[in-house]
This record gives sequence, structure tokens and C-alpha cells, in this order.
Amino acid sequence: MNIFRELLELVNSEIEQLSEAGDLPSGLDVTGVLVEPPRDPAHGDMATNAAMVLAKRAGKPPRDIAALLAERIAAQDGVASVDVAGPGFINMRLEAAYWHSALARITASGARYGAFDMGRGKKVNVEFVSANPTGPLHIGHGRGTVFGDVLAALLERAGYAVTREYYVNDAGAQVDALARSVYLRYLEALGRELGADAFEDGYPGDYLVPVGVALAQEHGDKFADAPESEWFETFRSFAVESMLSLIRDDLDALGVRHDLFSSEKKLVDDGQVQATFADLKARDLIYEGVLDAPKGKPPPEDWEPRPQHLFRATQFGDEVDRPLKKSDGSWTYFATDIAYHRDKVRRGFDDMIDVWGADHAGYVKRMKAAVSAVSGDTAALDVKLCQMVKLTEGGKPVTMSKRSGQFVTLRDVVDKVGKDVVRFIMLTRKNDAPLEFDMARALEQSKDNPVFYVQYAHARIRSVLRRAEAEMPEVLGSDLAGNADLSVLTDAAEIDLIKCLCGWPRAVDSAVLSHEPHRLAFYLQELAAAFHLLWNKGNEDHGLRFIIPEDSRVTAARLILIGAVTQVIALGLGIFAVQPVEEMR
RNA sequence: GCGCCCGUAGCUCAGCUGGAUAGAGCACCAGACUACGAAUCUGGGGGUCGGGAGUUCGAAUCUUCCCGGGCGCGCCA
Repeated sequence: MNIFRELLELVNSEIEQLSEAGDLPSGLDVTGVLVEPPRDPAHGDMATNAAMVLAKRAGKPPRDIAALLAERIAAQDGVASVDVAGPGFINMRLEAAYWHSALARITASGARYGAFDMGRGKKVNVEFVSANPTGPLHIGHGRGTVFGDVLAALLERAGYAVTREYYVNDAGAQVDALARSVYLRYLEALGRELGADAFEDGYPGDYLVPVGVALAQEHGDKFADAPESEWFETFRSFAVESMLSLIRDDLDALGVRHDLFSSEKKLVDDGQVQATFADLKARDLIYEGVLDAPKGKPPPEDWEPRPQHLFRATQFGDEVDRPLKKSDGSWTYFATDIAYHRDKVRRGFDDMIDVWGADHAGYVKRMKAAVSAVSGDTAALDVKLCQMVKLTEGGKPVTMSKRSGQFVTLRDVVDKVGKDVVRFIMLTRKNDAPLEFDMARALEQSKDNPVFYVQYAHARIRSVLRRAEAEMPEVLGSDLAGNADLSVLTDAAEIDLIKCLCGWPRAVDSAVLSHEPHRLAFYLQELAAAFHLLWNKGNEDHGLRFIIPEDSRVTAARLILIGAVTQVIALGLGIFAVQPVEEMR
């Protein structure tokens, strides 16, 4: 049930018939033909640009094509009137009966409303969070987490077979530093004094204290005076496991569950990086060369031009060729990441989405280049960048210092305002725009708070339905939808609300195509607004209230209308994994 | 220096694969409740869509150049 798609099919079939009748050339390409609501409602309910799009292809003036099409469209059921405007827009006005039938069909399609099998079971890999396992998640991670999880849910709803994946960077210098910090906490647990700057190159956060204690309990002072080589592996893997479990708890608190955690270290240990390297080398995509020093900023003190293994990223649209090995012989982050994406391709994903922080923007081109290279141009990677989250409390910035280890964690925020509020607010901005997250406003019960605003609409309707059940039980009979006469819905605000409900599949489609779940959050706010408006009309004109005790016919129709609003709000919140509320506390 | 992202009302931001006279909220002003929950709603003023050029029937949207802001630029991830 998607009226835009249906009307587009109608327009396309009329174009075809005009071709058959010889009024238009046959075999016309109709890509670009759209049916959409005109920006100005005064122009009608729906408009199509068909005549303008086809003008050049058909070799006819747009107004002439429009006139031909308009005549045919006007003869269709449900179409009240059609006119041609401007350069060749065909504006349609639809009969009230059309909207009534649309409402009935929305209700009938239930939880499937807006679902369209765009994906046809195609596998998609959504990699998100992928924070280093060196500490708890912070609020910025939370944004990518919610974004990735909701995008995944959205794609699932559109018929894709989605895998939610977390790439664990457990092989680099970061986790080495983590291991050393944990070792210090271990010494501390054994009663040793730590120097003031002991954690200078490590992780000073308190969250490592229990990790040190646990190791002290398990191993006693066995490693206290041992050389690093003896304890390092033990401490590193224990520390990573502990941090991963911390992160899993954080994700759990947000209601996020990944299907797969992929370990960078395992990738390296299994020889996959080596294999990828050999593979690319065999295809002459790796060569030995010397890179210029980075321009525009003073080169690092220890800069020295040296020949190294370079990936021919420039062959795939990147600016420079990228190094794969560090001077100590170990792999660069990029090298392991190529292997990782190659692994995804080999697991059958030719559609991949990576959710990154905006500070990684500079890596997008090389990663796309790498995916082209390892897949032989058969796989596509879309990288979604999430901008910063500015955490505020009553408009004042909440200071965060990772250096001191004292920062507000994602968990702190979730515990304070609840996971549903966090999830919704994270989607009230486009992913590549900075987001201000105000903790005070997140808890506020006013229309400034978008979560509340949408939930309030849902709760109000549930309240009406409860009341109707108590006062007019006969109306809420078993076959309410089947028997109701929707033609009594005649007020402009009622029809507007139905029109808004009809926009849901369109919102879903556009969110799926653009990989932008925030569009659903905006849609839900619009729907809530259309509902609140109708409600208030009932305050001014009691004849427009939903429950009319002396008229069960009208009441039934209106309950179906607002029932459909809760249906769509619940569907939207469902994709967000936010629970619609029955009442506001 | 180069690359990516951004620039829309006083503020915060939408604007769907290019569509008609560019929208919403906040703030400001003026209104609507003996309540199906006013935690809401209605109306009003407010704009060179950063600037120029181009593509076309048509540009906030695409291309290009400039201005301004953010991020990044071998051996961090």
C-alpha cells in the first residue's frame, strides 16, 4: 500500500497507452517521472512532472503531452479533477472517497504498512560502533551506535538480509597501551605506589581498576617484577576481553545487539592480511615506492623518505597511493582494514555500509578504493559519517576530558534519560550535521522535546481509545475496520491527517534509499503535529471530537483514523526500537 | 598546499533520485481550555538559500571558481 507508487504506475500506464495510440513515440524511457505532493497544497493533492521529463524524449512540447495525459488521468476512478499548470505540471485532485479507501487499506495492512521488499533478501553488512576496546563508550559513540542499529533495522524492514557487525581493533598500539595501563592497575592492586604520570601514554580511567584487581586475584604477585614479555600477552587479552564486555554492556543498555564481532587480531593471526597483500601484489596493485612528506604542516621530526609497499589507491580514485606496512614491519591500520573488507566480500557481502566518526572522513576514498580493488569492482561500500555530539545540560556544555579519564560516558546518559530518549534524539539530526544533546531537555515534557511530542500524540490516542472502550463499547466491536463508514470523515483536518498517513511508505523508501534514518524521525514529528492539530480543532468545535456519544457511526470512523495514527507511530518507533507509551507519567 | 563535510529566517535545523510563490521549531507579538489529557493548538511579522558563473523548460539541490567554518593528511585506530 503506497499511493505514490500506485499513482506513478497509473501515470506510466497512461503514457504507454498514449504510445500505443500513436500519440507518443513507443518505448519511451520513463525514468525520472515522479508523482509527489505539490509543495503548495493549493495546486492539488498530487502532481506529476511526466510531461516535462518526456518532452525532449518524445520530441513534443511539455504542455501538449500534459494535455494528453491530463485527459486520460481525469477519467480515472478517485480522481476528482486534473489541470495543467506552469511549464507542464499535471496536478491532480483526488476525491474524498480515494482518501477514505486509502485509510481503510492502511488499517488493513497493519504492521506491514510501508514495508516494501526493495532488498529482495540481498545481503547487506552494516558495520558500526567498532570503537577501540580500550574503555567504555562515550556519547559520540552513542550516535553512531544508534544510527547504525536503526539503519540496519530500516534495511531489514525493506527486505534486506542485514548483518550487524562490530570490528574489534584488538591488534594495534592502542591495545598494547591498554595492556600496560592494566598492568599498572595490577601493581596498584598489589599495593604498589604508582608515579604521578604513570598513565601518561595510557588509559588513566577508573574503569581499569577492577581489571587490575581481578588480575591480582588470579595471578597474585607472579608478574609483579617480571619482564613485560612474560605478562604482556596475558594482560593484553584479558584487558581486551574486559573492555569488550564493558562495551557489550553499554550496547545492551541501548538495546543494541551485533550479529558478529570480528577481531582484527584474528584476521592477522589467520594470515588474511598476508593473503590480501599477496593477492593485490599478484595483480600489480602493490609496488615499492617513496611517498612525499605531507604538505601544509611541518613533517614529523623523524620523517625520512623511504621506499615502502604502496597500494595503488590512485587507480581507484584516491589522491595518493597508501602505505601498507609500518617501518617496524607490522601492518598499517589500512592494510588490516583492506583484509577485513576483503573478508566481508568473501563472506558474500557486495553491499557494505560502514558507520564512522566524522574524524575518519579522510579514509573514505582509500577504503572505497580498496573495496573496488579486492572485489574486482563488484562490491559497493557506503560510508556514513556521524558528526560530533555536543553534550549539554540546560544549554551549558558538559565538559569532557578523555585525558583525565573523567568523562561522561554513554552509559551515564542512558541511565539518566533512558534508552528510548537517547535513541530518538540521536536521530533528530542528519548524520553529517553536529548534534546538540541536552540532558535537561531530553527529560523535559514539552514540544521542545521531540520524543515527548511524538509519544504524547500516541498516548493521547490511547487515552481516547481507552475512554471509548469504557463509554461506547459497542463501537469497538470485533470488526471495527471492516464495518465502519469512513465517508463521514469530511473535515479538512481529518483528510489532511489521512494524507499525512499516506506519506509513511514514502518516508520509509526515501530513508532506505538515502541510508538516512533521521527522515523517519522528522516524519513522525509531522504526523504528531497533524494529529495534535486535529485534536485541538475538537476543543474548539466539539463536533470534531473523536468520541461523539450520540453518533457511533462518526465515532467509529474517527477511531479508525486515530488508530491508524498509533499504528504508524508504533511502526516508526518500532524501527527505532523505541517503545510507544500508553500514557505519559 | 591538498582532500572530505558544512554554510538556508535573530537562534537551532528540515528540504525527498533537480520541480511551481524555500519550510518547521525556538524566540517575539496576538489569541484558544467549566478539558475525548492546554505537556497542546491557531494567527502574525521575519529570507539575496554564503557570493559569482555555468548546465536546463526549471537549481537550495548538479558542475565550476571564490569567501567563511569544521575535520583529516606515512610508521594512531
